Amino acid sequence: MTLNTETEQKIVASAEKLFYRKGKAGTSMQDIADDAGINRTLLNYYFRSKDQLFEAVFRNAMASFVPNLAAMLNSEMSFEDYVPRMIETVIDAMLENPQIPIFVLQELSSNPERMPQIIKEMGIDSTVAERKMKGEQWKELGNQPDPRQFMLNLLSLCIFPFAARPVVTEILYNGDNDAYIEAMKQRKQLLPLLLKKFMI
Amino acid sequence: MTLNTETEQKIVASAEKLFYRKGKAGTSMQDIADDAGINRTLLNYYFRSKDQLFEAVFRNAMASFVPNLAAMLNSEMSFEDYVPRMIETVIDAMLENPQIPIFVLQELSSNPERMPQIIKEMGIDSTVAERKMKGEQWKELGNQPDPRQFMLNLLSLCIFPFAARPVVTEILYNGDNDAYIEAMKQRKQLLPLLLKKFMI
DNA sequence: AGATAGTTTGACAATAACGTTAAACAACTA
DNA sequence: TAGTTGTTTAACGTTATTGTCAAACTATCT
Repeated sequence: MTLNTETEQKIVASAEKLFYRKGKAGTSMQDIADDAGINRTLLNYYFRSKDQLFEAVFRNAMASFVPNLAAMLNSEMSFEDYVPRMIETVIDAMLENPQIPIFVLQELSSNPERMPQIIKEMGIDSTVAERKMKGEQWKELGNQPDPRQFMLNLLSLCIFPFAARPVVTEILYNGDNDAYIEAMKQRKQLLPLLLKKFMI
Repeated sequence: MTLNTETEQKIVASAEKLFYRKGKAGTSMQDIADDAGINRTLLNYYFRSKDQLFEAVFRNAMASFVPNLAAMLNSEMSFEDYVPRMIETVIDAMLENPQIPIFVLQELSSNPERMPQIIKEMGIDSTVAERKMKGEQWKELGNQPDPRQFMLNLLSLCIFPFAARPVVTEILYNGDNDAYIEAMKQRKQLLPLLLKKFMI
């Protein structure tokens, strides 16, 4: 079995699309096969079982944004310089794949016991993170009581608007999708300004 | 059929517990019946079908926090007074039922076409919201470019930390659940201070 | 006691889903 | 051409899941 055949790519593309929207249990192997326009048995041929196919998709999704997070936590960069860059990277990633946050959060909420192993596999050493957060590069925060709260605020402001996309679009932007997207892009400039205020 | 029999309550309780964690497709009627310690057929006796049982749970979940939102959007209160109260209310609601946000967001992400009707049923008139947000009570925002962004920030900071609970607990608090809960409670005081900075 | 309304149960039928297998097919190689 | 490897297909068996139905049970009222 050679990797990355055309059919294999079609399978992954359709699996992502459907798993993202309907979740693992809400998506059948037949659904994926139909969407990809191939025979269902091929899914088992390339990915042994539904579980393994899902795992592939899930790890893919995690890998699409965890490195950014890890890079920030581990980076030696000046904090003030790094935050805006981090924000832009994360928001751009979300704009490309708006469904990922809710997909990942739902899976982790279903199976929180997977967290510890996932963290290790993704190369996040939480002790490193903690040490960095307490280190000198955080001095700029001034009287900010807890650097963890700062991190939490940063992630909340970046990610939640995408996780809540349908609600936000409908309630705040009257269902106007373009207006929603435009607002998300604006946040790339807006958030660094706001977060700077947190540091004073 | 009298409402609110003991069995009916047991059904709803178990259904909430399981739907919240595993979603609609991930939970079988048998799972719910087992958890409630009753015969599966009773689920159909009281709630006709799985769809209707899920609908009951979903509407319950929505009703547990939408009124707060609507109240804020429609309230005549002084904005500066209301924000802290709003924050405390929302966070308290989340502390009671931390699983609700991810559950609701996942369902709305699966079926975004339901949003318009849901909004109407929940009594949110988005035109009213928009009008209020542009009204004079928002003047305090000063040079804040878009009141919608402010709302989005407020909700993000309140809700996301709960939607991302497993990740946050594991990465930021080394898996220490008590520390996580404590941090969430702290946010009831922290967030009003931060949001006040947005208004300047 | 006996009828009646409401509740609970076990059994059934229909469908959907998953994974396996053996056969068909394609393309390349000796 | 014949053979080998890798890919695709249809068919099958098994299990899970859902909703219905009629029978059993309970309690209450006459």
